[in-house]
Amino acid sequence: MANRKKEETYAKLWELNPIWDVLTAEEKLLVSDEVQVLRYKKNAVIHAEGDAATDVWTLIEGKVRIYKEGVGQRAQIIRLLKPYDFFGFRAAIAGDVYTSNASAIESSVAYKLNAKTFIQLLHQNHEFCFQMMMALAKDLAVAELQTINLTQKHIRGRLAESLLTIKKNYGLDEDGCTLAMYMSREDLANMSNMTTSNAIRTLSQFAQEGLVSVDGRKIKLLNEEEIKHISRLG
Amino acid sequence: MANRKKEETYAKLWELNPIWDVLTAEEKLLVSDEVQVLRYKKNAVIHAEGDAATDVWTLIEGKVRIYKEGVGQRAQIIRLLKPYDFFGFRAAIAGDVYTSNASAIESSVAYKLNAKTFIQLLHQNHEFCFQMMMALAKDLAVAELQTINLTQKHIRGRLAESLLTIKKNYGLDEDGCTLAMYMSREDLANMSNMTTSNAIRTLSQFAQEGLVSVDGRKIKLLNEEEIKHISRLG
DNA sequence: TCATAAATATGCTGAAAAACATAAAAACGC
DNA sequence: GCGTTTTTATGTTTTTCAGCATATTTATGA
Repeated sequence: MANRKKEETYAKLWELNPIWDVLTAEEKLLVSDEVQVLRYKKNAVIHAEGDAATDVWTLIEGKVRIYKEGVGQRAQIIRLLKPYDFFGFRAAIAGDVYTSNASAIESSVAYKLNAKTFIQLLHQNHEFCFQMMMALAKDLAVAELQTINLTQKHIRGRLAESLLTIKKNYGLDEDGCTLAMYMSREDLANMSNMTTSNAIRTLSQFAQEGLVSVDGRKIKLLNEEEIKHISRLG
Repeated sequence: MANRKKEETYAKLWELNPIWDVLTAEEKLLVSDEVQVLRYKKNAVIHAEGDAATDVWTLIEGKVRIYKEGVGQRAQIIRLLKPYDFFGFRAAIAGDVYTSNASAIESSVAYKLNAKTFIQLLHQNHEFCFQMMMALAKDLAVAELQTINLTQKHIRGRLAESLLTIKKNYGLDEDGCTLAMYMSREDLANMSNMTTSNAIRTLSQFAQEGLVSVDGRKIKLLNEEEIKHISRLG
């Protein structure tokens, strides 16, 4: 408790993500009462595949990866989260265990709400339920598209796709071309369904071709049109 | 109209799929009034990727494939439908275009309901909305698992997986081992993310190894334990 | 019923990507 | 500041699978 900021020092949930704003004053009070602020160190696991879904989270600070482990512990990153993203709700809604892992890419802070309260809100607030349904419908489209991207595109196409996804999700630094997310080659590989060696090799190739420039983990997009082209072509 | 059975000759929607049973008497009347019975010939397209989502369907008779087309028109089957399955709702809910194609594997019959009415029902019936949200949450877990299966497993693992999926979805014939779905090698390939040649070849190998026996499109599972093992191992 | 098309079967070749190996550079802990 | 670990880089080998070619069998339609 000592080195945890109290909830009051962060904005309220409904100020961070509009999905919570459909709650009534009374429901917001309940959430305020129940929600906890948690801090996660770099690489700390927030929830693990197979655990009963007891909580849902909203990321406040930091970056989080959602990933599944498949054949031989090989990880596949499903989604990257940025502040105010909401996660863990799929399992809570389905009354399932978590079917993916969440871990902090960098040291992060999140609101944690217990799943029971979340489900109660879904039951009693129609608009909240409707919003959540829409969010799932959109996530499903993304997941299905992801399957095609990862299975049908070649290595270069998959890496190009990942670079564009990172840009879309986290944006660029002030210089207007450096990805505002410094990710390890291993994470890049786990996003793009390839080995770490191949992520390193292919990124080097992109750099040699002048598509990007690389300085450690800082990646500048130099020729976005061509990167898009490689991503489309597969 | 002449060779279309009228709706009355089929069971009501809520008798076919419990998801519709949460509707009020009045809402059921509305649905009865709006719903249309449509017949689709083998390989007829029911909805296509990119079309505005104007309708949702419930399959009454037959079998339907849901698939996406990726790089170079290569098809990936996302889901196989059996009677009473509900489809097209993801796009309707997200207010999106359809992000996949639906076509009849064999000649099929379906109830079609316009998306406007469907959305109206979601807005006015909280329980219906809740059910739909749960359905989406479950579909999302399946889609994410599918990504891992298709990207990380080798050809044999993917084909084994598909055989088990078909069994789970359509069951077995009276003999207790023949898959109750006679699918072309091409469809099998499009399910399993491989070329038709490789689906044919790999299925032949399975037959040589005594895992299955093949008679045209009839596939008998002879050693399900080993098939499961191959599917798990990748 | 026969001609034609479609589906299945099988072999061969080459491209793509994983696996493995090794080294250099960077980050980290003490 | 220095040793240790982790990450990045790059070369080599091997495996997997797509692509192509060619029969053969099975379905389809006039």
